[in-house]
Amino acid sequence: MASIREVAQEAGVGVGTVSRALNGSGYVSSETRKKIEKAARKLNYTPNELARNLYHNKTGIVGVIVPDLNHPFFASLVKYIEMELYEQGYKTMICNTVGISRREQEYLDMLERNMVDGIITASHGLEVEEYRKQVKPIVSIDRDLGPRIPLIGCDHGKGGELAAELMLQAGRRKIYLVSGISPNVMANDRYSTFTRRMEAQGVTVLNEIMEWNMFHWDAHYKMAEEIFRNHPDIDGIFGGDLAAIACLHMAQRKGLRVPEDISIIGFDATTPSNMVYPRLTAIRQNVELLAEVSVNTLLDLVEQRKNVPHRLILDVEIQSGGTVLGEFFGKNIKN
Amino acid sequence: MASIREVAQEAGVGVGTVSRALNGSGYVSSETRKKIEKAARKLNYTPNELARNLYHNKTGIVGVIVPDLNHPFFASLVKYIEMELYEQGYKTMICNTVGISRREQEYLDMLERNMVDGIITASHGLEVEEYRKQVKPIVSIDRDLGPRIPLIGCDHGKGGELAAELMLQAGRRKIYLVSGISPNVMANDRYSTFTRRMEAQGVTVLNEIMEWNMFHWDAHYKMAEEIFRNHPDIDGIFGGDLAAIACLHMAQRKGLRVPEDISIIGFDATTPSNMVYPRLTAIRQNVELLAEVSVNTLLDLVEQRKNVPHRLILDVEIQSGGTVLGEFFGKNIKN
DNA sequence: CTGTTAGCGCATTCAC
DNA sequence: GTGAATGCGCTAACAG
Repeated sequence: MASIREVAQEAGVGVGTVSRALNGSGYVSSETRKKIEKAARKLNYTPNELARNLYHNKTGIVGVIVPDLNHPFFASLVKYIEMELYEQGYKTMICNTVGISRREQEYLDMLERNMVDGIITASHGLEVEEYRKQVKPIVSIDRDLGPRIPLIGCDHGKGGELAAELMLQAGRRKIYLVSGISPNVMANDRYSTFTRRMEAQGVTVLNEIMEWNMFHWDAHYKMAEEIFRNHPDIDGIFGGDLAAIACLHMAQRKGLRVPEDISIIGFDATTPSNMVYPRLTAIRQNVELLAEVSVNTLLDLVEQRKNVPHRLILDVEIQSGGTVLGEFFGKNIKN
Repeated sequence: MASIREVAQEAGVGVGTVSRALNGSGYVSSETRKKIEKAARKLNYTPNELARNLYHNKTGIVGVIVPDLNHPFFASLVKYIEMELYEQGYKTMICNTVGISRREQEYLDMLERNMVDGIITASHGLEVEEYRKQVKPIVSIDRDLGPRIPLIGCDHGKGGELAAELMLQAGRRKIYLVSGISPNVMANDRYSTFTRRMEAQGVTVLNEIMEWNMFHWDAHYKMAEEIFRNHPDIDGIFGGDLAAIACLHMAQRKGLRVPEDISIIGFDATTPSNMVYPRLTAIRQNVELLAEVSVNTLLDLVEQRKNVPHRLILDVEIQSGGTVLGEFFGKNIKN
């Protein structure tokens, strides 16, 4: 509550000197410094960051836009983003779009209003155009927003191939593929590579397209119910973790044995994929690295440290689980 | 980038008039208003929120402190808090303490620096004293921080009793209770009521105390391993969702049948409790309501709308699942 | 080394 | 109705 002026008065010096003393900028004799520190302590002085922000035209806040914090992938992504930002002296402001693109837009507007210094977006609702209009720092995860906005993502294409290899190894012949639909999104790559590889071997691949902003567990559960009702003869399923887990649950409920009767592979290898029994075999994204790279790319932009590449692709790997027979690369099944 | 002064110049009026016109405060003739709006559009004017913040000494940001965003309970809590804050025109800043109380302290300091208008804390690391020192609005979830800080939480005591009833109904005689340890925390109530009720019926209750800031899945998994190694004869388990799910997984891995051989009850009824098979029987907190009440209580304080009660306890209910035989209140087992 | 001054961009008096 | 002046609290440039 006490201002710098009051401290100056109390210490019998000018405000400039107080500012220098407390910020360690510029020369201040150790004697007056002592006086100032004492006065500051006495008045319980805390600098008002709002005034600093105005002067520097910077808040030290980064906005993070995700579709749904309750989805385990985004929860852990935001967690690691926050941790990395904190390390670098920034704070994290979050936005759940929950499928409402107006909310995405509003947070984007905060860039112009100088409320945030930059934005990391992992949401796919708003028109690409709206993002392209912005001139301030933005980094995108998994969706191409044009040449001016750096894109970070994992190698979904390779992920799809790895999943296909697992399915072939297990001898599966009729697969259900649960995919999302959203243009310019890297996740599409995994479905196309998977399908191509499987069909090249004469395997049937049926496709369920879920609405792109559908992240509720219930929606996945209902979808799983439908799949098993309409296609009781499938012997393999590939989809995002939640879709895979919902199918695993449903398969068990129908009395099917996993992995003997049906193979299930997820994508992301989120925490819940380790909770189910048997543990879900899945393609793992390195979320921690993804967060770290996204933050550093954004801060390179914000602080104009250096030029950044437009596209950064991270590697994926197999999370060995118990939902596919005869694991890849000679790894054992682990429950 | 354009300031209010430039707009005033462009429109040939004073800055005060521009401010009034654009904010709808005070009288402005519709004629000059038109001129101003045109000038603003031409210059693509956006008000700089930093200047506004300084003037009003308010940011419209609320800090939310949680132990671990990757824990499904806190992920959904933060999700709903953010949604409610958004409805009321506020933004959400998050802090993962990940067990480090220094981080909790630093976010608390942002209150004094005016970076946030208030704080909702659901983390239990930092000393209560540090919170009591604060004079600005704070609301606490599940932990008593003294008479000046409103406390919101669910009825853990009733939750413990409901769990005990379920266990007794299932005829269990040797229970393992997984509890946390942290003083002043409401969650302790559920363990004491549960134990009291069970022991009154002559049931043995063994107790595993996990470190209070331990929220990793791996820690729960290892704990489950140990429980089954050291106490292969137990026939019931009660603990937080993650502990319960880890035990369910481990029981299945050991070849036990759930719920025939052992009953498992969780607390919170988070999303993963619906993913496992069979679905976890659990005591459900109404997270959405918890978030709503916390936000409204905090904003009552921030905006000095009205006085708030010091203690608000929300009801709990049973999530019917498939991990306890002979469900309560005649509800059927649902997988 | 230190005090004074001039903004940062906006919102609100108060004269006109 | 409207413009000019004042201040929110701080930092940085400048003169001393």
